[in-house]
Amino acid sequence: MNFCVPEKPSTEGIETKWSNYWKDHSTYKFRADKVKSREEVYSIDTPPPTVSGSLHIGHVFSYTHTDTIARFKRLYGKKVFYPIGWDDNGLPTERRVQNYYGVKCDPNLDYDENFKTEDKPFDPSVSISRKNFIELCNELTNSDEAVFEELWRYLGLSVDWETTYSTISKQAQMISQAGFLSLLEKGIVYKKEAPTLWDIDFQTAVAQAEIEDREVRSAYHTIRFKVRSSADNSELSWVTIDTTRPELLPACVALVANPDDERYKSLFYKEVISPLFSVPVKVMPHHLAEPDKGTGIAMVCTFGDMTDVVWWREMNLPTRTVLDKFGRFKDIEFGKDEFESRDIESANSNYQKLKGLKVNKARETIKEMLLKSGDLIGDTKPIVHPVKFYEKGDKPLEVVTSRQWYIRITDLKDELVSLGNQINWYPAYMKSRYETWVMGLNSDWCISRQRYFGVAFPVWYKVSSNGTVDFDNWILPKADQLPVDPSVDIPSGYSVEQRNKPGGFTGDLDVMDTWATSSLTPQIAGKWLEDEEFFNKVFPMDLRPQAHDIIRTWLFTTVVRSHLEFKSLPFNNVAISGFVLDPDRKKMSKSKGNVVTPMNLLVQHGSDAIRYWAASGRPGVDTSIDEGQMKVGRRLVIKLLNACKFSLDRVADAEFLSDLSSIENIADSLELVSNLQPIDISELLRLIDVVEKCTDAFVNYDYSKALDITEGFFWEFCDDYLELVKVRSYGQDTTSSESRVSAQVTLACVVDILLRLFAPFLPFVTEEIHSWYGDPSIHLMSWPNLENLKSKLSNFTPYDLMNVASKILHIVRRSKTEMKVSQKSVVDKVVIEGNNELLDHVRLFESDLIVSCGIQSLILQLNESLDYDGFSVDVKL
RNA sequence: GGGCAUUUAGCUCAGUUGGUUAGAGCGCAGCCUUCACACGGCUGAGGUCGGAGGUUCGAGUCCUCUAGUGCCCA
Repeated sequence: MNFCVPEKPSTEGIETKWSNYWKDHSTYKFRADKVKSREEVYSIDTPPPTVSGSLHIGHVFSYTHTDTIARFKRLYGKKVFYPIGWDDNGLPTERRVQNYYGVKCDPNLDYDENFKTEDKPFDPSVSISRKNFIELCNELTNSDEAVFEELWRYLGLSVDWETTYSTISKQAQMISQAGFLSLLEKGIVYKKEAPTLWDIDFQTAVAQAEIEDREVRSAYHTIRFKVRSSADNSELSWVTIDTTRPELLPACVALVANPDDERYKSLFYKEVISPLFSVPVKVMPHHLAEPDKGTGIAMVCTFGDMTDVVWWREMNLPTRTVLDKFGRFKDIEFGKDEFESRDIESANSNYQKLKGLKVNKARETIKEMLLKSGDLIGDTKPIVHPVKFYEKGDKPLEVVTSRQWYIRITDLKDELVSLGNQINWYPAYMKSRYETWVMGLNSDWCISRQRYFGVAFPVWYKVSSNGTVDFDNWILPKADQLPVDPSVDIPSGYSVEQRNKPGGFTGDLDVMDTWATSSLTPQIAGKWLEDEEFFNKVFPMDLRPQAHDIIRTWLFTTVVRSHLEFKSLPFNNVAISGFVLDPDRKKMSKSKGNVVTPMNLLVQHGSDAIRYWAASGRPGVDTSIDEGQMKVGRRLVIKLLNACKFSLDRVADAEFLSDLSSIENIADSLELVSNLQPIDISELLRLIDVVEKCTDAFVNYDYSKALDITEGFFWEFCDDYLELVKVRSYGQDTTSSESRVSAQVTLACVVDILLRLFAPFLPFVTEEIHSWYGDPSIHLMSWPNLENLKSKLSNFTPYDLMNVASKILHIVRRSKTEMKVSQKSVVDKVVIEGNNELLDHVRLFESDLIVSCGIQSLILQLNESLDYDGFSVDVKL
């Protein structure tokens, strides 16, 4: 064995040095050809980061958690499949491209092959074709991905860089489309024209998972409807309703009150007449009407919100749509179709004032009209109420009727809950997030989006001879044709000329919800449909690591897709990371401007130090950025460097090394182990205990505990054991060679094992130190298993000698501190008074004690009246 | 409104199945320099565990109520 311990060890440049080494040697490559059975593999369904989003410290935090587990499993003997992907598909990328280049997508334009972007974004923005737009999306995501990869390598993630995937790649498109067709064939996917929540800015449908409630200031407007007495038409009375959306009055199709509400029972099934438009609508009973909300009677419009949709559907009400998908009032005419009116002329003249207006403007206009007509009663009453928004949007969602693709999930709730129970959740309480979400599902999963940069639906429709598109009559590609772009590709049996022509075909222009692709990450990373043998080696995945914010989206949809496709869980274990909060424990967000980018922190403190901070954050717990903790990590790294240098320097000339291929084998050498000094055995027994606890913690995904245990041991090792055996390990004249060898064996063992315990957390410094005496890579060695050593040592010293030694050292140090002298100064006399057993134990390491503390005269004084732990130490300088 | 989590030293957090004087790091204070480590070492002072009640021989640890905080869902 060759030792090459540097004179002045340093962390300078170790990130670059070792990440390049790992890259050049494919250290973390998953070698599927060497895998014989699924059991050997540990596969990780890594979250593909959204590359269009900025890199922030939260990424570093949660990816580090996963990496510690991956590295542990690798050392523990698993063949780790740790791929990484990029989520480059979808709206976030479109927005970034729009802003970055100053362009807009106009699907009506033709492709311009000479189109060039400029250094600065175009201002005003330039309209380009769908194909040009998608090219820019691909271009920008490629450069974004390079930035991500650089950061991840610098951080020391042990992912296999040779198996990256992206959610917009041809392969991901193929799998998304195949998955879609498979569900279509099973009848689980369906297309339906239905009222859907719609973002008027983004011009797209959104799914339940993308919706959030926001508190919005609004006001109740009290509007009166005319009631006709059934007995006598001449007698008029009024019923007043409260609404926050008076502008939807022309879309009113009913009034509704709770069936138990005495105030309105007499009105049920009677007709009332709306103001301004004189539309006759019925008063209906329904349990969803809340008696204590406003006047207790509400107007049902098509559509003000999703409750309106429920009422409309359950009570089979007419449809009077007034808003178009841009959120403007459409051109409609009272007296035609479903737009009944008792006063067609004034209804139309009133509606003329609304036509073309957007919601807010129309609200003001109709308020004025109602005031004028006397139908608005009293003042408006300001309220604050929750309104549904697209999570990325700025305007309230409208309900617009459109044709969308859905995956049937609402009738799967019970199955999905039971699947959740079959997953091991770390921490366990995170399961309730999933359950709450599943039980709260109220609509099927809308997977179509009216956007551009995404996976197309592999569907064409027949165009009938009169030119109308027959949306129920679709044409599908064959499996080997995938992926297809129906806006460019032509279904078999048709020719180019038949596109959009009577008797021909038309392509589905929608793209899939990003989650419809991201929900297939185990299939994409696992090469489903591409390499079945490979797929069977890695699927179902062993681990899904992710943060808690996407349990309802990514985790949920992945479970759904795997269940529907394979009747299998997609993964067996879920490890949830918390969020990173700013130093004031506030959530980081772009709007607050408190987002921290990681690269400068990595450079400043070193990657190992940042990883130390990240790994200190317990599973699932939100953790604030703490530079203090990073500095502690840095200190640990340097301490490790120095303590290992010292220990290895002491060991370097040991003769026993020449008989060993590596330090790793020391623990298995009976000869070396059987000649150990008691105090050394004691230290090794402590180490064995640490290894067991640490392994246990890791097996239970508690990386932060594993780190804590290892770190605690290490500091004690430095403070007490190292100090105690320092002199003996130098091998001066007074020390016997056996006792020196004993110290050397122990030091070598501790260093080597400690490095492997730290390796998942501090991959750079451990690799650096290991390289002084062994071949890289420490990350491909095996996790310490000290069963043999334990059984060999079990007969020697059952006592925790190190504990006694530490206590004595501590007292002596304190005395020196109190006397304000250097720890290196000599003491005249130390008297240890204790019972017989204790004194016997002290004798086992008294020579170490004497030299390490500089004691001139050590006196052991017997006092049988004391407990073992009740010994006293008297120090005289 | 429902759910989940959380409340332990100035700060950030550990405290396993309830068991003797409640732990760590940071910060703070004091002391020590060069033979592993000043990108350091040593030592010390700080809490009675949000509040109230209960179970128990015994509770930070279990139960009930209550207050604060954070998140998720409506």
